[in-house]
Amino acid sequence: MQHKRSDCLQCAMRDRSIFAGLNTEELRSLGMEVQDIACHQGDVLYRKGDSARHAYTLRTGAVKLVKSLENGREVIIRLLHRGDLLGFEGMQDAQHRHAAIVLAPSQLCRLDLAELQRLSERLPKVQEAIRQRWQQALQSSEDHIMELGAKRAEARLATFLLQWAEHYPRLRSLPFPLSRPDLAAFLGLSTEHVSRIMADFKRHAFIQEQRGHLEILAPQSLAELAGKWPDHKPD
Amino acid sequence: MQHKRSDCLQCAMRDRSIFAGLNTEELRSLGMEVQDIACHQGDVLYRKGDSARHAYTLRTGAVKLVKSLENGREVIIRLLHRGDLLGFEGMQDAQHRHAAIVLAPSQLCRLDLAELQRLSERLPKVQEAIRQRWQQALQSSEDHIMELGAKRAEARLATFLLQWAEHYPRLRSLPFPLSRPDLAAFLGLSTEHVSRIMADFKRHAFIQEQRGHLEILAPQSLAELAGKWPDHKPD
DNA sequence: CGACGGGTTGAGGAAACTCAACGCATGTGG
DNA sequence: CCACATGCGTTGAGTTTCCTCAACCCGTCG
Repeated sequence: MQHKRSDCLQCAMRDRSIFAGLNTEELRSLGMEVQDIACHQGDVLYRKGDSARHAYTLRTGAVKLVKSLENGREVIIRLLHRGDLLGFEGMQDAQHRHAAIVLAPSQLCRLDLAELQRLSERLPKVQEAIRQRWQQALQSSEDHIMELGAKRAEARLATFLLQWAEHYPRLRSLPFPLSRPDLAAFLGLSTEHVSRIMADFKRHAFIQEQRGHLEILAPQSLAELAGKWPDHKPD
Repeated sequence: MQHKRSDCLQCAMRDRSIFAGLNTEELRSLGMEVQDIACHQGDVLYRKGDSARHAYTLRTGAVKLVKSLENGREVIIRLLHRGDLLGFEGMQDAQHRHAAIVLAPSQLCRLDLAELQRLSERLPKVQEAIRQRWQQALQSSEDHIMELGAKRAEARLATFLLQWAEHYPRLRSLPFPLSRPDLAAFLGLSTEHVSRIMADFKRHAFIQEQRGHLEILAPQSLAELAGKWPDHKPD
């Protein structure tokens, strides 16, 4: 995990960050220290229970948020993509609620939570931006609850693959750094069951996999399995 | 559904509301129009897709947030208790994401979303309070994901009953307005399966039920089933 | 080389679902 | 008042879905 000072003014993500609402002048005057962090698969950004000092913005790559049950079973609560935030629960709780583990080579911005706290009290725009991100996270969590509560394994997996693909538009071959245990921990299934279904999808030529990359050959077939028909009009 | 003007200054919930940080002077100067609403079982506060005009604070009673899948299956995304907020997704989305249905006789405060929007831009304390509520909601959703993803039906139900009880401390006989279909829709199970397990709990004298009220006779037994107590091996 | 972790496959069993029937309240119209 | 429908809860039988346990393959790493 390497890190250096970062220059927010020139960041490619600037217009999608929590500082998006600020103009150059304001941004320069923040005096906010932002670290630029590069890390790779398996790196642990923080563990559950760690005292929360930093928050992060994921610029590229993928991160999983993991929680484990008393019985030892691990669950992936959320998967993070380009543009997502993590660690912001530290603004309220003293400790992190889950572990954050890097899935693929990633670049992140690391912010000091105490500084951010002070900043957000002064700047309603920042506060507002953070609130919107919380809302997005809640939305995605609620969607996940629907999946787990109402769909069977095949449909969950199909939905998931299609959603994963949405994060890489205009890419034929998608980065897919998730292991079978990861998929299982996210979808609430056993690794064997996930493996069987993935093998099934391949046999039906719905998908194709190779070395951490995934290609979706028959999106509409997956969509049928997922229980939603392609682009029917939204009411 | 009756409603009248409400006087926030004298509200019993004032110190737990999103206006908690404001002093009497500030609160009086808001000019915020707040409706006091009373409603009973089955009332629909709003439906999924309704354009979002109002947000609510639940003062007493219980409300369910429901989403339904294309296949017709309904899922209860969240259950709301005394002090919880609802409808605030309207601050970001133009339409409500789920339906809000009253489970038990309830009293709510209804706020105009546009007014609230303007207010929160002016008052960081309000913005901050709302952000904290989003965070709480996210936390509870993540806990729910854990339940659905990692626990068996018996354990889910046991955990749920114990959590429900926590919302009514120092009450022996708890208000319990949930039907079997409700429980099933919240826990991701079939109504029959829920019914069987509840009957089991009664046979083991873990719980007792009568006309919308529930008594938990053996919390520690339920806690063991819930998996909360370190690895007792089941016989 | 052997150990190891990830993926696959099979067999058997447990968990949960579906379908169906029935009891019991409540409500409605004749 | 009865006859009847309706909705919830319960229970049973049979089936599907999913899990567990185990074996095996394969690439990587020491």
